[in-house]
Amino acid sequence: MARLVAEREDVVPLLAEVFRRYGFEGATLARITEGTKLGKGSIYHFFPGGKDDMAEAVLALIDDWFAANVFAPLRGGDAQGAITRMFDETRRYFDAGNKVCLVGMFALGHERDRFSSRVQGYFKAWIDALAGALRHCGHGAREARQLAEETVAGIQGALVLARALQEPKTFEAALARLQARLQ
Amino acid sequence: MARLVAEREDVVPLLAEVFRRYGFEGATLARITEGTKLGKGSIYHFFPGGKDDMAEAVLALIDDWFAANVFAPLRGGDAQGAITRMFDETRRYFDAGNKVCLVGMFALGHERDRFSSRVQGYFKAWIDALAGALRHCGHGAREARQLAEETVAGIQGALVLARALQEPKTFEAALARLQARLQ
DNA sequence: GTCTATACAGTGATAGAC
DNA sequence: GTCTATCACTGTATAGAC
Repeated sequence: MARLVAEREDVVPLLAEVFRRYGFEGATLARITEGTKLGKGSIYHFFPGGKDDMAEAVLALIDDWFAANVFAPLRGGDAQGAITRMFDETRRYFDAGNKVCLVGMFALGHERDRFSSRVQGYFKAWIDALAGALRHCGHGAREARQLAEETVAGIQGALVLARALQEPKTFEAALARLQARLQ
Repeated sequence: MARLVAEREDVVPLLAEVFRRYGFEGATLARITEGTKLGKGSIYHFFPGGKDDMAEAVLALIDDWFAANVFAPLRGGDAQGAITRMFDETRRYFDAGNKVCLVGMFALGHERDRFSSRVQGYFKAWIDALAGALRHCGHGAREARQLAEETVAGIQGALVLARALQEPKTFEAALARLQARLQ
C-alpha cells in the first residue's frame, strides 16, 4: 500500500509551499508541521539539520526544476522556441502572478547570507542561460547579457508589484511586455 | 542640552534600518534594542502597540519621504526634470543598490496582508505620479501607465538582482537603462 | 518511521523602581 | 523617560516509547 508521505522528497514540495508563504523566519515549526501533516519527530528524522536543512532541500529542488525546465532548453538548439518556453514555464511556475519567488524573497532578506551560493547560483544560471540563447538569436554578447539581466530583473520586479498591488494581472502584462521586447 | 534620543521620531529611522536588515519577523526585540540603543521599556513607551506599531511608523516615514522627495516633484511642472530627479533620489535612497526596499520586502512576505494599505499605497502612488509625469512628456495615457509600471517594477527587480548577485553595480546599470528608456 | 513528552533558549510584552 | 526584573508564551530541537 502506498504511504501518504514516505520519502523525504515527498515532503520537500510541501516545505517549499510553507517557506514561500511565510518566509524563512515566518516558517515556524508549527506552520511546518501543519503544512506537511507530519509530527516534529518525523520532520527531524528527514531533516536532522533543522530549518536550514529544510530550506537547503527546497532551494535544491527549485534549482533542479529550473535547470531541467528552463535553463536546459535555453542552452539547446532552438533559441527562439526556448525563450517562448521560458516565458510559458515562468508564467506557470509563478501561477500567473499569484505565487512569489522564494529565491527572490531570500535574496532580499538576510537569508541571502545563509544561502548565498544557492541564491547567487539561481540568478546567475538564469541570466547566463538566457544571455546564451539571445546570442544565438543574433544579439551581441554585451547586449545579450544586458537584455537577460533586464528580463530576469523585470520578472522579479513584476512579482513584487503584482503582489503589492494585489493584482496578478500586473504580472501577466509585465511578462507579455518583457517577452515582446525579446522577440 | 540635546538628548541623544528624545523623540519618537528620532527612533523611527533606526527602526527602519533594523526592519530593512532583518525583515519584520527577523526584527526581534534583541535586534531592535541593539539597533536603537534603547531598553525594552523605552521602546514600548514610544510604541505601545509593539512591533506592529513600530512597522507602521517606519512605513509612514517612508511614505512621507517619497511623497516629499519623489512624488511631489513628479506632479509639478517640469516633468522631464522631475523624472531625472526621481532616478537620482532613487539611486541615493537605495544607496546605489546596497540597500533594499522595505516595502518591496513586505510585499513579498505575508506582512503584505498586515500592512496592505501602506504597501499598496506606496506602489500605487509611485506609479500614478510617474505616469502623470510621462503624460506631460507627451505619452498617451495607456502607454504612460505601462511605462510607469515597467519602471517601478524594474527598480524593484534590480534591487532583488543586485542583492542576489551581491553586485550593487547591477542596480546602477539597470537604473541607467530604465532612465534611458524614459528620456 | 512516527508519535508524545519535554528541554531550554528566546520571544513579545508588562510592571515597578528610580 | 529609562532602567531592571520578570511574565507567559512560542521557538527550535531532542529523547524515548512504541
